[in-house]
Amino acid sequence: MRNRAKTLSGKTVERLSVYRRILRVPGAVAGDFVYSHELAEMASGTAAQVRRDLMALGVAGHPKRGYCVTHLVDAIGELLDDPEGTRVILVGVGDLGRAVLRFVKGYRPELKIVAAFDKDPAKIGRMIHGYRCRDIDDLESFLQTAAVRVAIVAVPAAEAQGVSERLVAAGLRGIVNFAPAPILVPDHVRVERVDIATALEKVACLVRLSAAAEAGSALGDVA
Amino acid sequence: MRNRAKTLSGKTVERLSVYRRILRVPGAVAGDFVYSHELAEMASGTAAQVRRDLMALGVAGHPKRGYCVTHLVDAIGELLDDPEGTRVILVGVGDLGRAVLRFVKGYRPELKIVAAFDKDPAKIGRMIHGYRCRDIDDLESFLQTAAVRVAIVAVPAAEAQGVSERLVAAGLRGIVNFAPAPILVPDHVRVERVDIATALEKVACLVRLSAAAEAGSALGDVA
DNA sequence: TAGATTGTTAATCGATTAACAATC
DNA sequence: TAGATTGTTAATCGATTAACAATC
Repeated sequence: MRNRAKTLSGKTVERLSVYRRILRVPGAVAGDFVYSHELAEMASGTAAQVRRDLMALGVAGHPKRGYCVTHLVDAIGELLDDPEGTRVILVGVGDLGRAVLRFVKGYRPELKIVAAFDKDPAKIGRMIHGYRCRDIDDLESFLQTAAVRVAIVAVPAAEAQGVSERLVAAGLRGIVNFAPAPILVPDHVRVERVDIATALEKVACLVRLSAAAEAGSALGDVA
Repeated sequence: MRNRAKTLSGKTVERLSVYRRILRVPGAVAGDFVYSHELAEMASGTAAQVRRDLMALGVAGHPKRGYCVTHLVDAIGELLDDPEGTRVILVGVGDLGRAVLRFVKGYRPELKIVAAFDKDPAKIGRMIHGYRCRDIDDLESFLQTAAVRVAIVAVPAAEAQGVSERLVAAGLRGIVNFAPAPILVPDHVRVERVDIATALEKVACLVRLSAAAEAGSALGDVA
């Protein structure tokens, strides 16, 4: 059981998260079972990859019938979800932070945002999307008593590094970084970047390059 | 020049976007030049990778001096930015959509959001963050006359696929998908997922697994 | 020069895909 | 059975890292 952690790459964890979300959609699957190739199609992957991921997860399928959906969803939940609920804090209650609050409430209610911090005096003390905004100066004292290992950082780029250092110093082990700037943390801290700026630039760039390539190869097409 | 497109992987494009953002921060680099190992440290990469990326970009450095920062920033801009400005539309003006609007205005003003659409009658016609919200029913007619190739999808999960199909049918070539659901599109359409739910689950899961591994190794094999 | 860095090729690593015996 | 699918190993692919001659 424990050695599962060794064989589970970050990419597999990501895909398992996606599989679960797909399988939870009512009516996504016709019967109670799903074939690897069906799940693959819905997740834009390959059947072999799905089978490998599920093997790493430790779930067995049935030749001819496929994988039991409820069993699968439960197994992924056992891996991804903390049985005691995942407690996280949010730092930065700007538009992005508020969107994250709303998003979590709507899509991931099992994720408990136990506190939200900002440095703007106009926000401190106010209720935002059902959460009371706290003073960022109280971050350390709050973390001394609260059992939290993961933080969401949604502050401006210039403040991301400083905030992260405070979080690391306070003992946090995971950061989801929405700020459009990379942060440097010790090896034992997990950082996941959600990089909106890069995603936008990447798509725009690749679309432009492929359009240019087409124009080039078709030569006379648009000239 | 044109064959650059072939050697540029998506990952390289992503990193180049990050490099530029780092280099644009005032005072990030001491002088006018930067060494590959310096840039690597700031981007949490390796010097060899930086040199490889810049080689793919087609920028030459100088032994002993390193790479000229302004030259580098310009070269990355030539690759990433459309000289005529990148025109995109936004579909879905909920919290997430609004956060994206605000984000783009603050961090990527060169990205032109030419229209924002929603299906909520309460939003249609209103100004949101400086953009007038249009009726989603007018999507096709708008796209017939507007030169847009990229869309940002920030609608609820259940609507992402339907909206994407309309965008593809209207001729769009790139989609940045913020909805917590995978979308299926033809091969010629570029999709970049920004998956907040998965990022949160991944970090929480990996932190939990590594904490369990530590506890396990500290106490002996099985806890 | 001596020392440090670039540009680039070769080696390594990890992740994906293909293949196929086992299974129902 | 015949046919389709799983579980798993081997082959492939791509991306990262190491190494080092060329350069200043």
